[in-house]
Amino acid sequence: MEIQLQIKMNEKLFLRNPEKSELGRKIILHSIQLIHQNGFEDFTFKKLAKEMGSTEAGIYRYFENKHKLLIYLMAWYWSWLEYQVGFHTHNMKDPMLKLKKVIKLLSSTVEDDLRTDHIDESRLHQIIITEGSKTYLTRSVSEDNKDQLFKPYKDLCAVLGNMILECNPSYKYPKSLASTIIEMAHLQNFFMNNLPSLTDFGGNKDEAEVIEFLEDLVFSAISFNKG
Amino acid sequence: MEIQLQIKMNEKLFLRNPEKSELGRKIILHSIQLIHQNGFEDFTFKKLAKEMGSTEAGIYRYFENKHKLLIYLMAWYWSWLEYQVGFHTHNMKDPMLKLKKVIKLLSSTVEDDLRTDHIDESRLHQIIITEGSKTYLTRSVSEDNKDQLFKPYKDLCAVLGNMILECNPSYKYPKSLASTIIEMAHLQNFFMNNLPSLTDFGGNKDEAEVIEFLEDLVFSAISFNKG
DNA sequence: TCTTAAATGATAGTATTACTATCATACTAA
DNA sequence: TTAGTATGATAGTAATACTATCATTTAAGA
Repeated sequence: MEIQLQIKMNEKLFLRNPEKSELGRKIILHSIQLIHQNGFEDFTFKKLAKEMGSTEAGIYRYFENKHKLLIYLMAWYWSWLEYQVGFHTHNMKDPMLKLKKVIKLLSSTVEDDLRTDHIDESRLHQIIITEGSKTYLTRSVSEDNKDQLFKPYKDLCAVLGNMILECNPSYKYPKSLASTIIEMAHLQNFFMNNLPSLTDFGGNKDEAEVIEFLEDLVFSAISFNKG
Repeated sequence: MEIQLQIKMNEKLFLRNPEKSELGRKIILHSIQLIHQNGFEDFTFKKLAKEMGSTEAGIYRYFENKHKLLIYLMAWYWSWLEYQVGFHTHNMKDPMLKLKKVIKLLSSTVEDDLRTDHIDESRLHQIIITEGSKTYLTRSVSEDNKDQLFKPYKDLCAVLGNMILECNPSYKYPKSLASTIIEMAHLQNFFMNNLPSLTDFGGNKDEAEVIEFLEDLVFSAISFNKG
């Protein structure tokens, strides 16, 4: 039995749906490879075209520009992760355990999901760590936000926020704590590997320690026994 | 009495020290204005030259490229803020109060420091919120880090980390908590103003609430009464 | 004060980036 | 069968990110 996983994406993310054609899927496949390899700054549609054996013009028929492509990857990743979260916390009763699960999913090295041919989730995860915040730290945030381009990210944040409220309905900052967890899961990982003195994990560079830090942070914050 | 404030900057941040000449100071002054106005992506040395009434070549004699200039601004800002922290926590005994002071300094709208002619700290603060993380989220982090370009940021983080340890010497993640506070002071502010559903402050858009959130987060984490 | 080096201004030039446009061809859905 | 749609191939443009050269102005030291 071979199962394929398809994620429905917001139409405003692209000019032509890349999932719907061979060329489109190749664009996604190779852009993940290239951005992972040399970073988003170095990435151009010309290089991508060369790598794919296609032409620049062909890529512009799918994506307005490389920024939109990055937002597409970001949106795809967070949609996929929300699906993972739903799957792995399904049937869990204890909201604390659910929260722990999410923290783990956010902080752990991702394995390639074989149900998605053209997307290497492991590399995509690395890309999101380094480039993710560049999608919204721009002059066009508000406009992009109006087009709902960040919806998957915001949805996951809402899911997390609700879990936090399940744990402690009187906690005052569920959404901010949720976005803090999501951002820090990535940023502490980045710091650990690149600016280790900004973390306490420079020695072992073990993502398990990031998870412990985040769990400690979250459960302290929402604990009833605060004094 | 007129007091001028000078911050000694790492030599690797520039080709020629911009503090030492009229042209150099104009570069800093106008680059802050331009980046604040249209964002870092839109900012070019050509536009800067035009704005200043100088030439592109002239600017390249001071800074290798616009990325280095951004790192310079970032380094300057964190050096200045560490100075502010030292000044405002001087003679404070209670480490909890010191921590609160730092959180407030990090999260509050900054006023222009009149002792620095060519730098508008208020605008610079806004720039750091939106563009700051772009200085290190690059392929050249490690290299730039070897050149000590992020030292002021790391120094402030260390100061904060030590305050955390003063409050609770057995807390396990002082550095990671410190970098979390610094990053979140800015990011929650950015979210509040641009992607409010990622925060709990979308209604009032009041930075005082960001401060409350961070204080609650920090003092929960380092509290002895955890259960 | 003279001399010399350093800083600036003015101008030009190159490779790359970020697109847009056009036209031919291949493919595919009614 | 044909009429649209997707792709390929090629060309072209404006802007970006530099580098180089040379004349002139300014500043610093003997």
